[in-house]
Amino acid sequence: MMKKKQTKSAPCCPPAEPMPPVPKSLDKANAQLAALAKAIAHPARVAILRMLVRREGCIVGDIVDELPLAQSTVSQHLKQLKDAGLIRGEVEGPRVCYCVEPGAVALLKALVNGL
Amino acid sequence: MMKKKQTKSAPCCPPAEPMPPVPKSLDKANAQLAALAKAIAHPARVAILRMLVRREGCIVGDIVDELPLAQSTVSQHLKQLKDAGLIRGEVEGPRVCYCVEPGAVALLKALVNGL
DNA sequence: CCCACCAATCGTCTATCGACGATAAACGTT
DNA sequence: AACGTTTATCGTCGATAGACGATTGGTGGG
Repeated sequence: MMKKKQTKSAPCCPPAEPMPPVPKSLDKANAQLAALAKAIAHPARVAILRMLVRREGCIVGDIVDELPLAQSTVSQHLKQLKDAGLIRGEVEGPRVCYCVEPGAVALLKALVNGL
Repeated sequence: MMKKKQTKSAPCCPPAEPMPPVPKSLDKANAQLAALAKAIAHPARVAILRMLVRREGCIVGDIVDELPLAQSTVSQHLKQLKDAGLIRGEVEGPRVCYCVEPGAVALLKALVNGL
């Protein structure tokens, strides 16, 4: 019989996209930056992103109990980050493994540094 | 009698704060980054910020007719940027002169690059 | 002194965010 | 097949964002 939590940090996160193209059009770049900024425009999402960057191995519900938020709320934040392309989720058995999309983070940095 | 617009780019923006301290606490840093990100989480605000960075001289209502938005809407966006500390407004006669707060932008870059 | 101009504020409206509990969906295990 | 575990989704609620028109507030010019 299992205990409680199975904090198994599986070795997921396989491909890792190279790096989304930096938009040539100014308007496109502005929209891109705005979208990425909105994705990290909440402390919890910043915390999640940082958490995923630190542990290159992915995590799942570990995130939930590192944050003072309900599971459903964390799931929504994860969805926003995923929709923005900053992270990627992968079903790993019963759990889901999230990991950073390094290219997207690089794009964010490039866009911010290009201000 | 004057023509229409007086696109006078006056030499405002005097002191320029050095650079706000990068928060030591993780939570503080997350909150800081989230707040700054929220400030640029809209294409119009990114456009405004970029516009102000390019022309180190400040501008005012020039911003309004570079954007497809009503004057009041632009004013609100400016307020958000100002509240976030990213820009500074200074009454220059009848017009108001906005300019970038370089330290805040530097802080934003530092926080993003520190992800 | 009044007027024109520029910017900020107010009031309103709709849409989205953020949070939660409850429920559903997927999977491994027994 | 039924169960428990894990995550996503739904429904709700209050709060906030985003947009606009209209109004107010300053300031310089007549």
